[in-house]
Amino acid sequence: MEKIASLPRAHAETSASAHERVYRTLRTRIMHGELAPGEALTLRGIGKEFGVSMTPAREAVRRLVAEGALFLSSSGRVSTPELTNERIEELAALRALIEVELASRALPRAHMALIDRLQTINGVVAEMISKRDAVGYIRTNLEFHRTLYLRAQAPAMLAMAETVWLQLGPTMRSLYGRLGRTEPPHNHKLIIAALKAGDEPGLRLALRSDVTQGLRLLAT
Amino acid sequence: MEKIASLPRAHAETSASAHERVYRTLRTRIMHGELAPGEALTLRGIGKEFGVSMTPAREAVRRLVAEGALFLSSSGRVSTPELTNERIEELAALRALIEVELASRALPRAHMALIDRLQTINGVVAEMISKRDAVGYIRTNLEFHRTLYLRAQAPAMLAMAETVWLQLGPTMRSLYGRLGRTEPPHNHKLIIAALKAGDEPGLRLALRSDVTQGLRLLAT
DNA sequence: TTTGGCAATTTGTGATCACATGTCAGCCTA
DNA sequence: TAGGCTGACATGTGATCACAAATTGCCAAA
Repeated sequence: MEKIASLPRAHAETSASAHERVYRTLRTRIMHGELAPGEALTLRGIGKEFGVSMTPAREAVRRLVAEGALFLSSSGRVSTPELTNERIEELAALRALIEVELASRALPRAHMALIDRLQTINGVVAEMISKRDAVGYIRTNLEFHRTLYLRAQAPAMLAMAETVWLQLGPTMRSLYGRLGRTEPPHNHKLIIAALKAGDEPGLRLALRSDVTQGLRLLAT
Repeated sequence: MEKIASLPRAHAETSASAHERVYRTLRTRIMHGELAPGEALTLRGIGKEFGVSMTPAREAVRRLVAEGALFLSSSGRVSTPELTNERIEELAALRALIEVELASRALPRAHMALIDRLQTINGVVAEMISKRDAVGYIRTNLEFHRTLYLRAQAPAMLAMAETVWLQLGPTMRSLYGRLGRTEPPHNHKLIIAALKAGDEPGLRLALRSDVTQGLRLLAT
């Protein structure tokens, strides 16, 4: 960690600043459920892993805390959040509200190419389920939703939805671990069918089910 | 800015860390419309104003950028965002979605004490309008909404709503400047009436109008 | 007068340091 | 042996510095 400094973003390796790189990586990990709820992180540890000093690590962590992806204890320690059932219910309700709206806005713009792509992704989702790959399942499932919502041309709403996903990330993992293992993505098929038929009420219903069903079955 | 250091949180003056203090202050300013859209900020300037170094200033700014309260240019300069009409429409739709839900959840818990409080706040809102005090109007208007939503016992949703307010802050100011000056808070009266009557559909409608009407009248 | 370019200044980024606090293990005492 | 205390270590916070890039201002040339 000496003062070599002036290596001019060698080879456009990552193209972004250090804290951006750290932030992106951690964000993806959290959103995809690669970190367990309550898992602790340290600034020096993050810095060491990414080969940067504490400064960019701190900035990345602060950003994630601001988005609700990480929990900051009163003594300043950071960890992934352990959500209460009430909070999970709230976040599920938020998902339903925002994503139903996004899907509704995407519907009139959904052409065949999009539906084909969704079907392809859905195949990968099914594959991940059969492989019991929790992280892969979460990732492709979110990709399915994001692909649909991108058509809504509503970046602020999409960002909001992603923030909710982020907050649910660590919980998702342990959730889909205890959930029914092999159910096929039935709701996804309903979503695709509603898109094909241009059936907005059906789309809203299918989406609400897809978003809500998994999260409600925790009961704990 | 010398190394005095060990003053032990003298007198519990602010009770919080430096970056927290900076963050809170800036956040309030932005949410209340005290900063114009496109207004530039510098880390050293912030640090100077609050008597801190660049480090806590940077953390506060990062946090606000993560929440969408500040815009970060490609060269790293920060300023308040200048929202496009499309984005304003999106944010208004998000307000409607989330706040209608919050109000709906608050309705069964809304007792007389709450309604009285809302009426008192609404009186202040009217006073702010008659005084042409834009910042005061925004502040008390948000206080009206927050007071209602707190009853919903849904902190994640409330946080989401506040994030939207934050993003709209700078725009609000210039918006309510060019808007009709002296209209009384008619929708607020409708909201209160619906709360008294326990009329959920009416509450949803009144709230949607209140949230949406101002934001739609921009047209640029 | 206008425009192009160069230099000074401003500004963000990241590293490092000093320090206070929090955490935890091990030891001493009752 | 159990419980509390102490010390070492880990960790977050904030200040300062060096540096690169962007911005600005200024002067000269057309």
